[in-house]
Amino acid sequence: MAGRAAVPEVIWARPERTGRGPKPAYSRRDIVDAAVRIADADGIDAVSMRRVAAELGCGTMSLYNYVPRKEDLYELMVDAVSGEYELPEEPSGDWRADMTAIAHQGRAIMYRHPWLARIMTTAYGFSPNALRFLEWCLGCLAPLDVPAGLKMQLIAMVNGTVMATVANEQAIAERARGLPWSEAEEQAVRGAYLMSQVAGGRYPHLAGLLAEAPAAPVDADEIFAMTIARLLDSFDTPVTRA
Amino acid sequence: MAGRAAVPEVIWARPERTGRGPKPAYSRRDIVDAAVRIADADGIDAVSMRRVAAELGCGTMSLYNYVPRKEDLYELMVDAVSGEYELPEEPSGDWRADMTAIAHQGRAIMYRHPWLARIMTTAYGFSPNALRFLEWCLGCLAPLDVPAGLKMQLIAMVNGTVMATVANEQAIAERARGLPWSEAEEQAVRGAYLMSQVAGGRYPHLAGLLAEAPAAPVDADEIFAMTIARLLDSFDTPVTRA
DNA sequence: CGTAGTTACGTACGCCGTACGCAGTGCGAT
DNA sequence: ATCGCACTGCGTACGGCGTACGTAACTACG
Repeated sequence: MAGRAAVPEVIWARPERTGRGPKPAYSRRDIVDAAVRIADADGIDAVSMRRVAAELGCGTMSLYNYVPRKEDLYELMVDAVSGEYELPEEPSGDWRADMTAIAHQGRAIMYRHPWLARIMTTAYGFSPNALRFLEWCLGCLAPLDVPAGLKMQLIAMVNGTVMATVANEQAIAERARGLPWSEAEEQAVRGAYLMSQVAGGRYPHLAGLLAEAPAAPVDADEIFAMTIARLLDSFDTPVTRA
Repeated sequence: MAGRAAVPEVIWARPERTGRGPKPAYSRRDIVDAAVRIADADGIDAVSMRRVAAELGCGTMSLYNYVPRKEDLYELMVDAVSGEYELPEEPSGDWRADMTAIAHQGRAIMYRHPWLARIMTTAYGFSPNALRFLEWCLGCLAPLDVPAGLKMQLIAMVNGTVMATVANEQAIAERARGLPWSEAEEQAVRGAYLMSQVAGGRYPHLAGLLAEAPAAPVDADEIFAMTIARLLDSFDTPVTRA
């Protein structure tokens, strides 16, 4: 029988080898790296079992000896790039600075792998690198004297914000992939529709905003830094109203 | 020829009828409603052109007379449920209260349609109901004396936070759909792996947190309310550090 | 040394989105 | 009044997908 029975299990608990049988031609890591390479180059939708197998030069079904289901491949991919976080030996003692650095690193990783933000929500679990990351964050927050639950909220919020921000920025670019026309055309058409609607007069506030906006060109980096700063602020001070 | 040529265009700008030819048996709305019905019942992945057509009792390709591409169907679905926001005639004058209400409404909608949070990032544009929503938010924020760009940030952050929160809550449930085993088994297996890892002693902070956590059972509603309150706070006060 | 468990992988099934073509319909122009 | 054409409905088909299953080769363990 090929592979193993489809039983409830986590990919991380499944041993890669059991010792018996011929030496595997590849490692789980080889397959994940190939998948990441494809996703980086052609988007996450280009990652199919057939395509990954082709990239490695093996038969499609051979992959199922290493990865039980495609969804597990996604989880492995997320874990792999989560390993790109560079976490120092010890937290600095300034939790605000540490968390800010983490947020910026996370954003950088998501720019390096434009598919990450989109699949993180669905393919995220307690993978080894996720645990390593979580442990690090908790270490950074040790000096902060709040309930443990609140620390988890903080971490989740910072991560979620990074993800939402980047996902939003990348939405149009990712959507344009595989469309029968170019990203520029897509953006032009959408912009034109927006203008036509606003010109209709039914959206006075929005019109006012658009009239004012061009004066202040957006700096994505600065906005991001500010957003994270605000977020951390909100955990630094007591809530005014519940 | 069936349908129209695949040219760059926004679904919202495409007229539903042109007058010539036989009366259509359905409306665009009929199709979107069927799709929403299917997604509510069986998840977004169950929404296929064939399935929607079957739900309506027509041929698959007939749908392409109403919707040029499947991705447009997603956009129509997001717009349709965005219409569920109940926006009063006039803002109350208290922008904090108004935005809080909006956030809670958004969360309720995402619970009603558990597929929404997942596809919102990819299938969100300036749809009619999105414009209506945005205009309303800007109206609520009129009393707030900050640059227009910051108001947009605030709206984006509130929306993004609602989305990220709900998406995170629903991740396991949505992931379990279509798996060869049950959601409970999935959660049990993942929990067991987490425990085994933490028991290994490599994650002291995490272990400490898990030891403390059961004492304080989480109240999702309360946490959400607090998160939004914190977020709004952060826009109410100047940033301490940039 | 047999044999059980593994690896590699070809074939096949049932899905998917959608291009294309044809028949029938009814409005607009003549 | 009638002709033409834009439109509707929809069957067929193509190229993709994930993956169940079967077969053959191989190797570590009892």
